[in-house]
Amino acid sequence: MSARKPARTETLRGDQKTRQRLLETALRLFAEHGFSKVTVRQISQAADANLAAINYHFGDKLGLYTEVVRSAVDDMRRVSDLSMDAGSARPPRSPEDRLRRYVATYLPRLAKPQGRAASIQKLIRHEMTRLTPLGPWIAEQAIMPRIRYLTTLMAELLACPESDARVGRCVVSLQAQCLFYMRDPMRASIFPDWPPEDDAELKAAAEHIAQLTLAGVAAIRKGSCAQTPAQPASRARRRARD
Amino acid sequence: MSARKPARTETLRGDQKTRQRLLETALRLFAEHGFSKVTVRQISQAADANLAAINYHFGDKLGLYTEVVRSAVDDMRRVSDLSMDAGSARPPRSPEDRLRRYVATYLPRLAKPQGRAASIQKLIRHEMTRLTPLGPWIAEQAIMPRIRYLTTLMAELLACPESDARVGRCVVSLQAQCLFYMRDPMRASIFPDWPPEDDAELKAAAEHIAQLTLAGVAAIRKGSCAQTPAQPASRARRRARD
Amino acid sequence: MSARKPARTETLRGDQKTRQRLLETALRLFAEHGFSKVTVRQISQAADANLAAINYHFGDKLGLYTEVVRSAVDDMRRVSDLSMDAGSARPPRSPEDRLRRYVATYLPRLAKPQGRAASIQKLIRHEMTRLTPLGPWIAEQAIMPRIRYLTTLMAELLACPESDARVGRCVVSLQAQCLFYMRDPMRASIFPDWPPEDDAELKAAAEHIAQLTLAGVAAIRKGSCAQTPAQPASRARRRARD
Amino acid sequence: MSARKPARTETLRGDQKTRQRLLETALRLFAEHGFSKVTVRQISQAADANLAAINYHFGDKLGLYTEVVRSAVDDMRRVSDLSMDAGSARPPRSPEDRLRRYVATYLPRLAKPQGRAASIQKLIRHEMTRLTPLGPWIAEQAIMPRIRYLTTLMAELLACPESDARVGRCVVSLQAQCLFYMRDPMRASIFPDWPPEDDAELKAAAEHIAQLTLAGVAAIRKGSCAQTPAQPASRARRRARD
DNA sequence: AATGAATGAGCCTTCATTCAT
DNA sequence: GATGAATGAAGGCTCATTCAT
Repeated sequence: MSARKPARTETLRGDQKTRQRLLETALRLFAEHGFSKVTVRQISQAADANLAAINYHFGDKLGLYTEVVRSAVDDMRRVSDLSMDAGSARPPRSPEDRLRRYVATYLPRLAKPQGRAASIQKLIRHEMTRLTPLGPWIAEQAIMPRIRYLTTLMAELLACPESDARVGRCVVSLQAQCLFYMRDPMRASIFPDWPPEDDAELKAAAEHIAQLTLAGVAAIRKGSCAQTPAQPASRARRRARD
Repeated sequence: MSARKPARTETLRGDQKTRQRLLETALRLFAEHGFSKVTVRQISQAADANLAAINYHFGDKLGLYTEVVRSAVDDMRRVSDLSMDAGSARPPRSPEDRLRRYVATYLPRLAKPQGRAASIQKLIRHEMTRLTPLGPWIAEQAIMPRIRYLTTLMAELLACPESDARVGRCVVSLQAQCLFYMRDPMRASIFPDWPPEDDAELKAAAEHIAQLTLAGVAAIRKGSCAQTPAQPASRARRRARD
Repeated sequence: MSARKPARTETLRGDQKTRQRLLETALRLFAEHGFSKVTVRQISQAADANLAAINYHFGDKLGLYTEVVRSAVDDMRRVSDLSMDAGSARPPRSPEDRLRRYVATYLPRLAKPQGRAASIQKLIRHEMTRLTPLGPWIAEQAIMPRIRYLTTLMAELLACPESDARVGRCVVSLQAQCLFYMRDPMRASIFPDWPPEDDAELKAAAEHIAQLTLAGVAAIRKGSCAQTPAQPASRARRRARD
Repeated sequence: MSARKPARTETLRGDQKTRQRLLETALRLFAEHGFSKVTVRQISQAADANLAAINYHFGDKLGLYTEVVRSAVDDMRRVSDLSMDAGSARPPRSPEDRLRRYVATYLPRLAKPQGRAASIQKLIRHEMTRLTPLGPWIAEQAIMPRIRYLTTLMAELLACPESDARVGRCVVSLQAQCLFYMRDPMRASIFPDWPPEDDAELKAAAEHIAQLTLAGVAAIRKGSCAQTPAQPASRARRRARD
C-alpha cells in the first residue's frame, strides 16, 4: 500500500498517521460541541479514519479526550508565559507598568484568540462545567502561574507581604475584570458586541482596567481601616473623591 | 358539586402534586448534572412518578426543562430586585452608599445561594453553555435589570451621561468582580476555599470590591482623557503611586 | 347546565351527545388514515370530547371502530340497492338494458363517491387489508347482493343455469372492470387522472364496459369461435378448444 | 493480502450474511403484516441478529423497508418481462395470440405466486395503501411496461392509433379482469376458493378472459361510434343478443 | 496498523387504558 | 355522564465498544 502512494500524499495523510488527524479533528469538535455532544463516529468520519481507530489509538473516547486536553493545555501554558515577563531579561519595570503590560497583552488574547488558541479556549470552557480529574491539573498548568505572578505584583503595589489578605483580593479583582473579556457564547448571544473585537476599543478597555485597578489598589493600600462601618464610610467616600 | 369542591381541592393537591414534584426534582437534577446528563427515568423515579407523567404534563423532556428554567428565572428575578432599591421608598442615598450596598447584598447571594437559589444558580450556569433559545430571555429577565441599575449608578459617580463609553467599562469592572464570587465547581476544584463562605471574609471582600471600585471610578472620572498615551498615562501613574 | 344552554346549542353539541360526534369524527379519521394510524387522542380532540369518553361509550378503541364500520356498512348497503332494480316496480327490461343500467349507475358511485360514501369507501379499503372479523359480515352486506344480482343477470344472458361455471366467470369479468374505477390513492398517485371525474368520460367508460362485456358474453354463449378475425388465430383457437 | 482473500470472501459471506438475513426476514414479515405492524425487534430476533444491526446496515427501519421494496420490485420486474415477449426472437404472432398468451402466463402468476413472488405481491399490496414516495417508482417499474405492452396490442386489435380513447379503455378492461385474480386476503376471507388454485380452472379462466375480451374488443372495433346513445347502442345490443 | 461488522445497554417518546373523582 | 391525572408496556433509535480479520 505504501509503495503505491506518492510521497506527498503519504505525508499529508499517512505521515501524521491517523493519530494526529484524530487529535486535531477531535480538538476542533470537542471545542465546538463539548465532550458528550460529539460522537466517535463524527470524529472518525471528519478525520477520514476508521471508527475503530479511536479505540485502537486511545483506548476509548475518554482516552482521546484526555489526550486532546493534555496537549491543548500544554500549548496554552507555553504561550501564556509571554505576558508575564517570563524569561525576559529586560530591566525590571515599575509594578504599575508591569500591570498595564499584563492587561494589555492578556486582554486581546482572551477576547480574540488566534487559531488553535480559540479551540483550546472553548475546550477549557467546556471542561470547566464537567469537573473531570483533569481540572486541577489544568489549573496548575494554566492558572496558577498567573496567580503567582499577580500575587507578587500586587504585594509590591500594596507594599505588604504576599500573605496579606488584601493581596489576594486585589489579585482576584484584576483577574476577574480580565477574564470577563473572554469569549463566551452565552454573553455573545445577549450582547452581540461582546467581547469587543475592535483593537482600539480593546486597548481602551485594557487601559481602563489598569487605571481603575491601580487607583483602587492604591486607595486600599492607604486605607488603613477602610472597612469599618460608621464614620469610615464617609471618610472612604471623601478619599475616593480625591 | 360545590360540596365536593374541598375534596377536589384536596385532589388538585393530591394529583397535581405529581407535577410539582416533577418540577422540583427536575430542577435539582438538571442543576446538578445538566440537561443531557439527566434521564427522564431518573427524574420520574426520583419524583416517585410514572415515566409517562412527564410526557403528560410537559409534552417531552425539553418541555419539562423549559418549564423548570422559566420558573427558576422567574424566582431569581423576583428576589434579585431586593438589592437594587427596587420599590424602596427610603430617602435617596449617595451613589457611593448605593454601590456599597449593592455589593454587600449581591455578593453573599452569589457566594452562598440559599435553597432553591443554589439550584437555580447551577441551572443557569449549565444553561449558559448550552446556548438555547431561552438564553436571551434569561438575560433580559436576570441580567439587564442589573446592567441598567449599575449604569445609572456609574453615570452618577462619573458625573457624565450614561452613554459615555467609560460608564459601560466601569459597570463591567464592577460586575466582573462580583460575578467572580459566584460558586463555580471548576474554580472550587482548584481553590477548595473559593468562594469564601465565612461571613466575615465575604463582608471584607464586599468592602474591598466597593472600595477598589469607588476609588478606581473616581480616578477615571478625574482623568478625563486618561486613555491617550503620552501625558495622561503618566498622570495616572503618578496618581496611582500615591 | 342544560337549563342554561339555548336549545339550538343543546342540539348541536349536547343532543348528539358526544357519542354521535365521536362516531362521525372517527369515521372521518379512520377513513383518512386507517385504524392504527389514528390515536384516540386525535379523535377525542377533533370531536371536542374528553379522552376517556371513547372508553366510556365504546369500551375501547376497537369498540369504537367496530361501531363505526357497522354503521358505515349499514349505510352503504341501504344506498347500494338502488342500482339493482331493488324494489323497483317497473316493467322488466331486457338483461342487456339491466346490465347497461347497472354499470351506468354503479360506475359514477365508485369513481365519485359523495359525502359520507367517500369516507365509507376509504374505510372499507383500509379494512380490506386488515382482515378483521368484520370482513365476512361486510362482504355479506355489501358484496353478496351484487353477486347474486349479477349472477341472475348473466345466467339470463348466457341462457344457462346459474350454476354453470361460465356464469361466475362472466360476473367476475364485469365486476372486475367496474371495481377498477373505484377511487384508489395508489393508482391516483401513478395516474393523476384516475379514475376519470368528467361525467362524459365516465359515461363513455360505462358504455364501453357494457358494450365490451355484452359482446364478450354473447361470444361465450355461442361458445365456439367468437374471436378470430383472420387465419392465424385459427391455430390458437383450435388449441384453446381442446 | 491476496492469500487472505479466500478467507475474506468467506468472511464477507459469513458477516454480511446478517444483512441478507435481515432483508429476507424483513420481506417476509413486512409482507405478512405491513410496515407499521412489524417491529424492528421482531425482525432482528427472527433474523437472529442484533437489534442495532438494522441501524448499522440500513440506517433505520424505513431504510430497511426501502431496501426490501426496492429489491422486491427489481425481482418482480425482471420476472414479469417473460409474459410480454420481451427479448423473444420468435416469429411475430397475431395480436389475438399474444393476448391469449399474455393472460395465460400472467394469470397463474397472479393467482399462485411462487416463493419470493408471493411475499413480494403481498408487500406491494401493503405498499399500495401506504402511499409512500416509492409508489411512483414501483409503478414505473412494475406497471407501466404492462400498460405499454397492452396499449400496443389493443391498438393493433382495434386497428386504430394508440392515442384513441378506446385503446385505453380496452387496456383497462383487460388488466382489471386479470388483476382481479390476484391473491387478496380480504376476498379470500369472503370467497374461500378465490382465486382458484386449480390449474384447470385457472386455465379455463384465462381462456374465458381472453375470449370475452377479444370478442368485446372486436365489437368495439366494429362499432365505430358505439358511444353515441341512439342507434349504435341498439346495434350493439342487437349484436350482443345474437 | 487498520477495518467493517456486530453488539448490548440505554434513551426518549407514544399510546391505549384505567383510576379517582 | 364525564373528566383530568396517572399508568405501564412497547417502540424506534443512538452510541460506545468489541470482534474477527
